[in-house]
Amino acid sequence: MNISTRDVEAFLALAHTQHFTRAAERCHLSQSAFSQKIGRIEVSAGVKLFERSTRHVTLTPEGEVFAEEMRRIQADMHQAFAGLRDLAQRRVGRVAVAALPSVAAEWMPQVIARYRAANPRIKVELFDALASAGMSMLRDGRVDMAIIAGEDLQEFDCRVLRRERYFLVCRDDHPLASRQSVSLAQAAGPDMMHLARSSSVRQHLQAQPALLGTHPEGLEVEHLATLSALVAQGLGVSVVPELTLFHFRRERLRAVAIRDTALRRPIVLARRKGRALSIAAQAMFEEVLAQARG
Amino acid sequence: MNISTRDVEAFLALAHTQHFTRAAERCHLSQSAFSQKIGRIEVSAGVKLFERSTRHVTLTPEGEVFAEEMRRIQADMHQAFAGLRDLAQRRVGRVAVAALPSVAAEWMPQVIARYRAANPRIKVELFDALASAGMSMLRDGRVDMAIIAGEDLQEFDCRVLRRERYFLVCRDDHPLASRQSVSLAQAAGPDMMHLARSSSVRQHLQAQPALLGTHPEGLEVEHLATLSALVAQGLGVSVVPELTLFHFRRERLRAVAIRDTALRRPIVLARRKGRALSIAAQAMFEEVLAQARG
DNA sequence: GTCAATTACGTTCTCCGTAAGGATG
DNA sequence: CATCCTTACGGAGAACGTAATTGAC
Repeated sequence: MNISTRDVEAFLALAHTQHFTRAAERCHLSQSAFSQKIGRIEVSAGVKLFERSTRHVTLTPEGEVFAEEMRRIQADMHQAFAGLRDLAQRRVGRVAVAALPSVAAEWMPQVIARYRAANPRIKVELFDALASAGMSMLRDGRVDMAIIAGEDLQEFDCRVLRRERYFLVCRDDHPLASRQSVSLAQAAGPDMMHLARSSSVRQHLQAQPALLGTHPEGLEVEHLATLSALVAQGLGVSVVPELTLFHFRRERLRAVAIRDTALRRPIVLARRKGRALSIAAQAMFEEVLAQARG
Repeated sequence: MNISTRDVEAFLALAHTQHFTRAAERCHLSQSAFSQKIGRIEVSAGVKLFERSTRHVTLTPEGEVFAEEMRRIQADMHQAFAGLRDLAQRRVGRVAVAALPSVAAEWMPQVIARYRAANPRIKVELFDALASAGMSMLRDGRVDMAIIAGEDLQEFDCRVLRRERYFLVCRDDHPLASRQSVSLAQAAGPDMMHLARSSSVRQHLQAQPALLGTHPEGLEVEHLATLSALVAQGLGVSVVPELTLFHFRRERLRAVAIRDTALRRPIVLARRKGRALSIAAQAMFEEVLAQARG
């Protein structure tokens, strides 16, 4: 028992026209080939589907019920293929991205604007999530890709987008405020404030030799906006990655580059290993890479 | 764009096993032929459906949505063919018959008993309907066949089952009661009672020369049971076809054959012209013919 | 006698299998 | 280097077209 979409079309054409010759034309077949095709279909079905004299062609009762089913199946087939074409041509679809809050704020607006201009019908979902949450969403397939911090992620397919420098942020009356750059050792001091231990920035910094043993009990907050306000108040200084500097653009605050070349924070674009991106996601992937390059 | 049921099976096998070699075995194909088949399907679809290295095979996101649809379609296909087989083997189905009340009472019980013994799963519907109602049901397709009285029905495909004799029914004290047979002219008399004008029996009789002009205003009832009671009461006689005699099997009643050979009532089995019977109906058709012969 | 479906037969093309090639872990 | 998918190529069978045949009105 084998039957093709063209067989179904032939069957339905004959059911509709009730005329071999005209149905054959509609299928771009010789009338003889068409007749044979119908014969094969009937053998396949095991039942006579048409009652025919040389004058009249009619569906048998069994043919009628079969025709009903075939109409449904043909419609489903068309829909399946049309859906596939739409996906392929990015006429429909969905793409979900998780990005660090800083990336979500700094890069993604432009990325999404360009993407939507090129693919207006594709639904874009953006989640601003810290590295661990982003990785978990990626693992679960809730997002197609994640932009996170961290390097050695064997779990995923990763492309490094950038290795960010860190900056000392302080008030303009701080001794280091007008320097072009400072070393991490210079920046380290009793007034150093940190983000919460759970943040990837904190964990990255904590691993640095220059900061080991320095005031583990300083002020410790969760949000960069809070940190920014504390610094502005003169309660201390902090060290943050470049992408988060927009939080610190306020009066009397200064950002001074940390010059230690070893201290770089890798921003990576991660995707699931061994899983292909959807066509919609692939386009988004390229767009993110372009943003990182430009 | 052409795709066969075997293609669908191949695609789903690969989607399931994620392994060309094993999926090929499952489809009884060489692994090479299988690979080509998948390739053709992908060309047909216009999208890569599988992500494959030599080590791993995975559905692409587009392949996943396609697989969903194909699973549904495959199930529908199987159901369609299974349903067809069931119909062909008379494992399911329905047949509807309209029959004159006399036929419904005299023949159909046996016919249906035999039919159900042979085709226990097929639903049988029997309508006891006068000729005109039966014809109308047949025209509308509400029944597959109708057993009616009347001969020249060009509208339908007809087989004459029997040409019934008529009988004079009277009480045992009637002058003709003990005759072997009588002519219609002899039977015609002032005590003749008739069925309602709408009945086919009445119309048939009314056309007979021997009865023309005889007492058009006699007693006139609708049901044979009533007529039987009137005759038994000695209120008159009547002329009825053989198949209805069971109504007159009561004490003091006699039935005498009308000998006029021209006066015969054809009982015909009618089906719609140019329309095939369902397989279930065909079997019923044969059964009715057998009953009429036996 | 004409129109229409089926059958006959030669051709074409698709599909399959064997075998070689190439990539991955 | 072993596994496994892909490509190459030749053959078998299915599908198609032309033409003759059969059947219905």
